[in-house]
Amino acid sequence: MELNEKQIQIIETAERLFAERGFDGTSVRDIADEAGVNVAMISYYFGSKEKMMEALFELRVGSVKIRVESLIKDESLSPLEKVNMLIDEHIDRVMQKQCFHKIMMGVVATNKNPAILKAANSVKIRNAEVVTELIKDGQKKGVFKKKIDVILMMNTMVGTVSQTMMSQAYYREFNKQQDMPDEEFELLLKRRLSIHIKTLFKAILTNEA
Amino acid sequence: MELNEKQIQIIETAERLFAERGFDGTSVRDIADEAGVNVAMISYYFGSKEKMMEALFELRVGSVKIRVESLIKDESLSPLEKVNMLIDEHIDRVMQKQCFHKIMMGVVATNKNPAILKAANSVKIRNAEVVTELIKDGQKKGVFKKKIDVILMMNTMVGTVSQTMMSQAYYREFNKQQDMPDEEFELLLKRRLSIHIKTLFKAILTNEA
DNA sequence: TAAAAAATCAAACAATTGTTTGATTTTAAT
DNA sequence: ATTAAAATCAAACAATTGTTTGATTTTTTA
Repeated sequence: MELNEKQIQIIETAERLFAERGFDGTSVRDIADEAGVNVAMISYYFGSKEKMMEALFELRVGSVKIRVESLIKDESLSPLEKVNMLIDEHIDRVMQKQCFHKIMMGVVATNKNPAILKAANSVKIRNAEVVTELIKDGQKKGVFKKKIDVILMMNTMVGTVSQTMMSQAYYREFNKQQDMPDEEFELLLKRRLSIHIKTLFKAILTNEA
Repeated sequence: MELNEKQIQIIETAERLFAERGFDGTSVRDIADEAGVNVAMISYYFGSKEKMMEALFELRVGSVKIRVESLIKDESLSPLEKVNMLIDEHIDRVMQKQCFHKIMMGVVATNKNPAILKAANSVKIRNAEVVTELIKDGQKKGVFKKKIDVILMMNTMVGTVSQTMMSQAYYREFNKQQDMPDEEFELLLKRRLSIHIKTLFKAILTNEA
């Protein structure tokens, strides 16, 4: 589905409101008002509210896979370097599209729309496959441990980032960084998250201390 | 607020449905039907759907704090043992009340009801305080590292457990354990989660490998 | 057992929901 | 400039929402 400017404008407004209030907590009139369009435009462009959500997922999920795939093939990088790049890639992706990831979190538990569930799962499954291959390679080269639970490891990455994104206001308060400019704080947070998760993964993956 | 049997029956039905479909995705008629009571009973007992949600949070959050507090005071345990017990405590709590924790995840992002937000935050804040004290004690005794980001560490625990609970069907499939009985699988999952997180925490907290 | 309180019910309430209609305006193509 | 297509709109649609009503039944109290 190819989207024109107005459609993207509607979708992005919906994305923000869904993240704030949830799918069922946001009416099509809320979306139309904030996007500055008539209510009928949503059905006119997307067919229904539900299908607009599908279009949102198509738009956001579609652009993910490519970078991961190409990263894996790079022969000049060690397995640990690749893992570390995947971590930074994930942190950047989540922090850059926070609204969408909030929606993702809420949707996976409650949603029964097969198109949306499929889109939400596709990234996770592909990532697990890619990382599994990566781990095997590292094990073959003797730099990674033998027994590694890939899913739990991924859950730690995804869960830590999600949890941190969701409660970043609290993190800021706890560390007394409320006077810090937003952009600077976000950079700080990303850097700390990156170091934190890389430390964890190193402990899981490698034999050395 | 003291609850009679019927009220608890309604709340527990609502809890399950909220976890499956979200708060706004569940109508009071859905709840009344599945609980086998008249729609009017919800307003009659709780005043409103919103206040029923508050009652649910009061019921679930109220029972948490006590065990954590008493654990900390136990002088016979080392700091690391205490941390490990907090991990198991958290895993048990989440796995035992999965529906409620699903709701928690969805609600923190979207909800604007101050009573519910307060309830949801109180556990997190108290835990962070308790753990911070615990870490300081371990540092004083020389068994923990100097620089530790308590919030990120907690986010890893909470995030990993949440993420794993949410996607346990996928974990089961990936590890080809679908023929295993439900209870046995849950035990296995809890044990693996426990070992996993304890390994992570040890790497963050202690100086040794 | 009689009176009071609590619980239960079908029905009605107004408000809001997602969607459609049909007319009107704007834009694009010829 | 004329025509066709796309976009926009206010209004209406039926369905569902949370809540209240007022009557009736059940339970508890005295």
